[in-house]
Amino acid sequence: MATDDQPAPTGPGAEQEWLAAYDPRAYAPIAVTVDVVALTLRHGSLHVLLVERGGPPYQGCWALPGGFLRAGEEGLDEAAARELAEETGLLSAAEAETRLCRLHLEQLGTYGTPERDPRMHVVSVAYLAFAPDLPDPQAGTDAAAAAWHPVSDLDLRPCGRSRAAGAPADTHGGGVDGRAGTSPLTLAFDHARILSDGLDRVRAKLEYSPLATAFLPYDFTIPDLRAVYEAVWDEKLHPGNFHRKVLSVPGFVESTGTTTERGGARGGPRARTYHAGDARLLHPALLRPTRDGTAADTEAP
Amino acid sequence: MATDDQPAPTGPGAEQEWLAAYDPRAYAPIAVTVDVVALTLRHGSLHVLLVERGGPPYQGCWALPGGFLRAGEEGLDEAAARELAEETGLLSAAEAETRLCRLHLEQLGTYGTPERDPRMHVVSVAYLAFAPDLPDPQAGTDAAAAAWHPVSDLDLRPCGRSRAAGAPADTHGGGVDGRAGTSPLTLAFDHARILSDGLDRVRAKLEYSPLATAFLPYDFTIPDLRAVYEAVWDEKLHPGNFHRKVLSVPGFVESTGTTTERGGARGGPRARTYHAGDARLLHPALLRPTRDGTAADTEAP
DNA sequence: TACGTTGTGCTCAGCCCGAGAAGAACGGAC
DNA sequence: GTCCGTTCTTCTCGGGCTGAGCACAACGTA
Repeated sequence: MATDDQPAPTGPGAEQEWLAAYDPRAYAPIAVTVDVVALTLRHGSLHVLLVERGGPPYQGCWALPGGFLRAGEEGLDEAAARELAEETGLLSAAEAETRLCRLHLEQLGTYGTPERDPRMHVVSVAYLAFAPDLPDPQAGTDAAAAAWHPVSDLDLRPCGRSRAAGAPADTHGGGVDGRAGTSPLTLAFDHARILSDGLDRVRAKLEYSPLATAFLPYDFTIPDLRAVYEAVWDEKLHPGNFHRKVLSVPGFVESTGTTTERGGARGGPRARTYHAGDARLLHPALLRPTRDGTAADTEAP
Repeated sequence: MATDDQPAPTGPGAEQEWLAAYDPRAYAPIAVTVDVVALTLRHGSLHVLLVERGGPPYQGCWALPGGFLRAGEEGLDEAAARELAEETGLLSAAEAETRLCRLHLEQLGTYGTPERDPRMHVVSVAYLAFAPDLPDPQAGTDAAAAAWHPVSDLDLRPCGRSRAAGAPADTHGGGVDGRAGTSPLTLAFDHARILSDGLDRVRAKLEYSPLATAFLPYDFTIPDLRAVYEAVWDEKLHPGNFHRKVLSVPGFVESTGTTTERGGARGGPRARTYHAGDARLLHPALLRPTRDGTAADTEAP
């Protein structure tokens, strides 16, 4: 029990627990970190923020941004927001452009297998962030080498953990992305698993929450919104049906009364603009199509 | 970065982080615990497993079962299963009756506000468990006073955290339960919040997952299954429509070919028996009715 | 000016859902 | 044994939502 301290030790392990409650330094060599799966949309495809590791283990590999929880000073949510701001250099930009306030941040899950870090037992609380297209991470901050990577360039398979600092394996073909030749990047530690869980989460979340708007600037068009769904789900959607559905769900979007200044890049009329409504849940949900046949393995926390 | 160790400290806080990676005892007085929201169905209503606290703070209050993560020895999932087995005394029963293997255990969320435990910074990883009707917790194990409580008897409101060891507040009326006079129990720490999150989760989860079967024994009837939904959602369902829906979702239930020995307690024909199918997701989902009008505040991770 | 592209709205058929009812099987009271 | 209320199971019907296709107008580009 998180906090069960009997007056006196009564069972096996009780004494250790009792001590630990008052002097954990004598008992629990566990580190708590916060990692962030920050997603954004660039050029119509999903990107994730990664930082390059400067030292072993997994030297040269890319990893999710994150850092230690400052004991006694902050909660998990605050730590995640802080890490994200530090790594992306968004702190100053946010103040100027009020962009961070539009950023969606939610807890994804916690990973605590003893062997996930070869040095010690590290418990990582993972967060998931959705952001509109952000500027490239700025140098000069904590993040020496942070960059947005297309998720299709990454190797998200279970990831053999025996590899430590060697060159990334390059046996298998690339991802969905068309650029052949570039072998998929391998992520450090169990970060491929965390990212994979995050992708499952965002794919499921778009169905019943209006959070697709978190990937867009304040004003957007229905085709913009459709592009988010198509990128995240990796499926083409029917423009007419999507339009009808979005407008029929109460509180999803609100009309601004204006349209875009110009038509689409390849022609077409101007589109009406909207901003996010006040709904926190989509009713009825916007279900993704054609999930039949394939094995059902989507997540759904 | 869960594990970003630059070769040398380069930024503010980097030195501390670097040290912490190799000797956390000098830096991070954080304890990691695992708490479990274990739910079951008794007499047609939802019950949660609680243990009574024997010492301050919150002495005499009830709390979720849980305990410290054993550093280097176990992962989070293993710790949650171990705690549950210890507290409920189910370990031996499970070996004899293979009941634990039917228990569903999933991660719920992690709570790490610095002030959630007055003694020190405790990060708690909460788990959610669904079980068929289990025997009462056995004494003689770690759990001095563990018992199943109807969730309707508990006070799940935000919970003022200033109260430490005093008598539970009794100003407000009871829950849905009919037994008037019993003031709602207050839970220790932020456990009311955790339980509330767990209830939101299970209510949402029944919609798109077949996990309602985890509350039932191996063989069950459609009315049994309906009783689970009605207890968790606290709503009456249309028997005919529910029957049709359950049988129409592929992989939800599988017929055993037999029926119950007797009819219902108050008459009625024998019901056919089923066991859980192999689906892990319900397609299409079994949506709960009449969520219109009220503010949408259900959770949906 | 011509043409391809695209936003927006419409129609139509099919599926699913809520509501109601009917028939049959059963337990309990008399 | 008989009657009555209960409940499991199946069926029907009407409305709403969805997928698919199409139409029209507005727009950029050749």
